[in-house]
Order: sequence, then structure tokens, then C-alpha cells
Amino acid sequence: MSHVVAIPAYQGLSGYEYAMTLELFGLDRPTLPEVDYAVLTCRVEAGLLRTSHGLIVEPEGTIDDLVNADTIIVPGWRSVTEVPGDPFLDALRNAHEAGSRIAAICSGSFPLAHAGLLDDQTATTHWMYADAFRRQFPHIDLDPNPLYLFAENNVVTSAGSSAGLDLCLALVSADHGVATATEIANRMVVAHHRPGTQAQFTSARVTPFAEHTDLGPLIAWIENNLGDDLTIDRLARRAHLSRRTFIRRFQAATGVSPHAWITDKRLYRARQLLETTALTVSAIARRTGLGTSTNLRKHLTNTTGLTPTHYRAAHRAIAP
DNA sequence: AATAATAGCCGCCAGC
DNA sequence: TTGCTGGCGGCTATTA
Repeated sequence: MSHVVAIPAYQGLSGYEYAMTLELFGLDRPTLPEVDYAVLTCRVEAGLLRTSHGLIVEPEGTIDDLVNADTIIVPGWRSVTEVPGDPFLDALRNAHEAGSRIAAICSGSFPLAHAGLLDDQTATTHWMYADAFRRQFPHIDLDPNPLYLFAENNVVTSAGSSAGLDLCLALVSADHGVATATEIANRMVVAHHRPGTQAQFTSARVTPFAEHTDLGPLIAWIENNLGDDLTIDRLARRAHLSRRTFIRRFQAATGVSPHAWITDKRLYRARQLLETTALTVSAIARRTGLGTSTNLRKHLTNTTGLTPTHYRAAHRAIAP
């Protein structure tokens, strides 16, 4: 009997995540007979359903079908403030009660949280929504770092958009083993199966507000001098602040500690150099302030899961 | 892969 | 009082 994967559809859902889930679980793969998923899209709200970008979707099933699903994949919910209607929340609760595995992509974790399915669990979501999530659900332990996270109660949450693909592959892996998941990943031409523990890409989250603070000029200077020996003492002196105050002010401005922020920037620069130049890894490490190639390698694998060589190869494949 | 040295970080608290 | 500062001590993370 097929393993039923239900995808609830509502007004303003994420079309990308909806389609990605359909593609992964719905595509017929005759050469992988053991992979026997039956996808059922389920209408949660009445009327003409459009994705956040206006695509019209026409689900086959209804909200009542959720309870019979083996797995439910909840694509991005339209709002971090709007509480979904009770019928949807009840359906999620009933399905969970009945033993369905429930997975959320990106802001899809919000309906799960509203339904109480994440109470006293550890969950994740897109890093941009982390604050909104924590404010509304203080009793849920939110970890904004991983790509996806299996809670203890048969519920899984994941970070933004593409992390949903990693999540879905992880589900396949749980159902049919790593080899099958890898095979599917290869067919979808997804470069690699990334582990859930891999960090969400963080560079973007740290700068936007920083330049409007009193440390703005210093932060700009740091970005232009990543190759220098940037110790806390030197930076504090340059800012005419004590060590202690510098660290505090820096965190207030960027949200992360100086060292974490600088390493993030250095790695980002290193990635650019790996992509666009033929410099040796050691040279890139030196130039970006990461020091040694070993160190560069460590940070790169932590964040992307790829070694420098593989990282280069992956980008060459796209842009020779 | 394990280790030792070093630097970063943070709670605490007194002082302005 | 409140709020920010910054020195100290020591634990933790990072690096070589």
C-alpha cells in the first residue's frame, strides 16, 4: 500500500515549497519500485487558491483527508501573525493523534505551533522568523540554526524554502535508507544531501542594521580589511572603547559576537574567491584572514558540507 | 586526531 | 534610581 503524503493547500501558501514537495513525492520513478508515495493535495480553505506569487492551485482532496495521511508536509504559511482557522488546526491535531508524521517547511512551523504540536519540543524555522516565533511561542525551544530538526513526537520542522528539500530527502532517507534518498537527490540534480545539523546560511542576517549604529564605520572598515589580524583588543582600541564595552556594543549592533561575525564575513569572502578565482586554498585562507587552509576547510564544511575542492567543483559545474 | 596555548566571551560588580 | 561603562576572573571555543 502506498505511503500517503498529504500536502495542505491554503490561500497564499508558498508555491515553491508546494511544488517541490509534489515533485519529490509525486514523481513516478519506475526504477525505484520501493519508493511508493501517493501524494494528495488537500484543500484547507474554500475559494480560488493562489500561492504567494499568484499561481492557482487546485487540490484534489480536502482537509478531512489529512487524518488518513502517513505523512503531512505543511508548506510555508502566509503570515507570522495570522492564526490559522480551527478546522485546519484540528485536522493537524487529529492527524498527529492518529499517528501521522508531520513536517513543516519554513513558516509552515507556525501552524504546527498554533496547533500545539510543538509544545515542549525543539523546533526550527527560517531564521528571519525566529524572533516572531519566539515571541509567540515562548514555551517552544526554537533553534534557528539547523536546516531541519526532528522533534521527539514525530514532528519535523525546517528552515526556509530550499531546506524543505533537504527535509523531504531526510524523510525519504528515514523511510527507504540513505542510498535511495541519494539516488533521488541525484535525479533531481540536487548537488548533495545536506545533513539537518548543517547551519542555515547566516551572512545576510548580521549586517542590515549594523551600519546605522555608532559602530557602522568600524564595521565597514572591518569588511574592507578582513585579511588583517583583527583581534578584539585592536578593534576595541580603534573604536575607542574598552574590550568589554566593544563586545557588548558590537553584539547590540549585529546580533552576534565580533568573532562570529568576522568569521562569517571571512568565510563569505573566501567562498567568493573560491568561486571566481584560481587562487590556492592556502592563499585564499591567508587573504581572507582565515589563516590556514585547514581552518578554511573546517568552516566551509561546517556551513556548506563541502570541502573547498568540492565547493569549487560544484560552482564550476554551474558557471565554468 | 589529540593536544596545548591562546583568544574570545560573559557574568559579576563597582563606579560614574 | 536607572543605565551605561569597563575591569576582573574564569570558563569555553578556536587555533595552531
